[in-house]
Amino acid sequence: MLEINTLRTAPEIVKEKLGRKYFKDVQLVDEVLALDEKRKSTQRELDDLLAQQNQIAKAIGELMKGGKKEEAEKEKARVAELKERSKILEGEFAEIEKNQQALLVLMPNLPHDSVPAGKTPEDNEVVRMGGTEPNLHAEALPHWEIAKKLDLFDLELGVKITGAGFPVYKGKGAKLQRSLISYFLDKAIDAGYMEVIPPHMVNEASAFGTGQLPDKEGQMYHATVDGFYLIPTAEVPVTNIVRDEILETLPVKFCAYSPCFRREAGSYGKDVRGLNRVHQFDKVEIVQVVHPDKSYEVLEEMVSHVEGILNELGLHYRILRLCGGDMSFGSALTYDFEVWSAAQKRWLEVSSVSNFETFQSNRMKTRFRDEKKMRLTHTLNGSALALPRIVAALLENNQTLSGIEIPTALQRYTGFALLA
RNA sequence: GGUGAGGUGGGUGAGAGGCCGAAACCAACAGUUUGCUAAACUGUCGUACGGGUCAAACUGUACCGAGGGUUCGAAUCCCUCCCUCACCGCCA
Repeated sequence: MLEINTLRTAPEIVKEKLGRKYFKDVQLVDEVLALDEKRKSTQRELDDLLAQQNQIAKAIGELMKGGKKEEAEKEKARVAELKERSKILEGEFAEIEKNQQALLVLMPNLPHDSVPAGKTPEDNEVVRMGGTEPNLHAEALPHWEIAKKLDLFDLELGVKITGAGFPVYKGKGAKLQRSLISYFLDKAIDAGYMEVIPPHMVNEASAFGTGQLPDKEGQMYHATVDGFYLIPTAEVPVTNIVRDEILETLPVKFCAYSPCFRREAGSYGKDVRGLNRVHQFDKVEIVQVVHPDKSYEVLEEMVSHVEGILNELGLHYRILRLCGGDMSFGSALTYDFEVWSAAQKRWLEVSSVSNFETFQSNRMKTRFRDEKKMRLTHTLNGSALALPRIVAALLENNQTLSGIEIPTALQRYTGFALLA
């Protein structure tokens, strides 16, 4: 959620930046500001009435003590009048505040100045590439066929148990999964993140805090009886650790493994073959809550962290700086990581690292004391990393005639060097 | 799920219609003392939204789990809900 103060001080800049994110309802800025004025004037009037009432109430106390009953009764009548008006104003004030909040919540975060112009993924800027494109032998297979041959995971079995998009990992496929999780977590812990195991369902307040509600309601599975949402990413429960907190020390660094649940309504075709897009997947997430002056430095640090892992895994990857139109609702700057899927001959997104600046903090009321002044923190998060497409790329890129070669860094976790 | 007890500032915890934004203690912070550390002493020590100001000072309102209600006046009384703890039941 944008800070009202930003709109107040620079409404035209806000509008211009909202435009860069292809946000249509730019006039909301003026509507919010109009409500803001109305809110303030209403509060002034209301506070004044309440102050009078408080004063009279005190006076009545004194009169009663002095035994002056009649005068007290007179004062009571005065209060009754004031109260009638203040009740009305109170209602108005609450209504205005609610409306203002409702509009503010509709506005996406403003893009950072370095965000490239553009609307579609084609406009994303390739920051750099790494690794080398593998040369596959003639009989190279896409990962879903490799998986079938080696019995690593089974999507049809998942259909029986749950439905499409819920893979069942088996044998060495399961072991590989667990190994990647441990490996990613250990990398994060080495980088100073504290591991947490969060709840895999969150309440409405948490889903709102990180920006999933109300914007992405349809993306999440909803356990309606209890009002909980299955987490689409560990970002949600983990970032909400600092909701409603005034932090004494910054930065706060958390990492977490969790399964992620996404409804992915409307996806189809080659996008959803194999592990390309599933409803439940595993991911290790890194989250930082930092001083506002440090957040872009930290963003680069997080990008390097992810990049380091991809290098160790020997994957061919590229880093994209997302354009205004392709960025998520709450992000000010996002880097996406894509790995080359050699058999499918396409790039697969495996990580997204974003700086939300105060967008989430403002919703969560996460603050710290900067020279005695309260300030909102900046929050960042990134996948480090999401498993399914990493697995897809590893299987495809590392296939040889004798089997799938496991990257050296992973072997101490898997206990095997070749999947065959 | 049942019964009982509770939810008060960073923590412990008092307050039981007006003197309460709330005692006291601890923690934290600043200072004094000290060769250093410790101790002792002094002071500061909630948040939000307004007003005010260059900025402060200062000032209004609200907030004692959440939402309603009673009352001139509610942390305090009443109702509903949520949560925590204890015991019982069920159970990995």
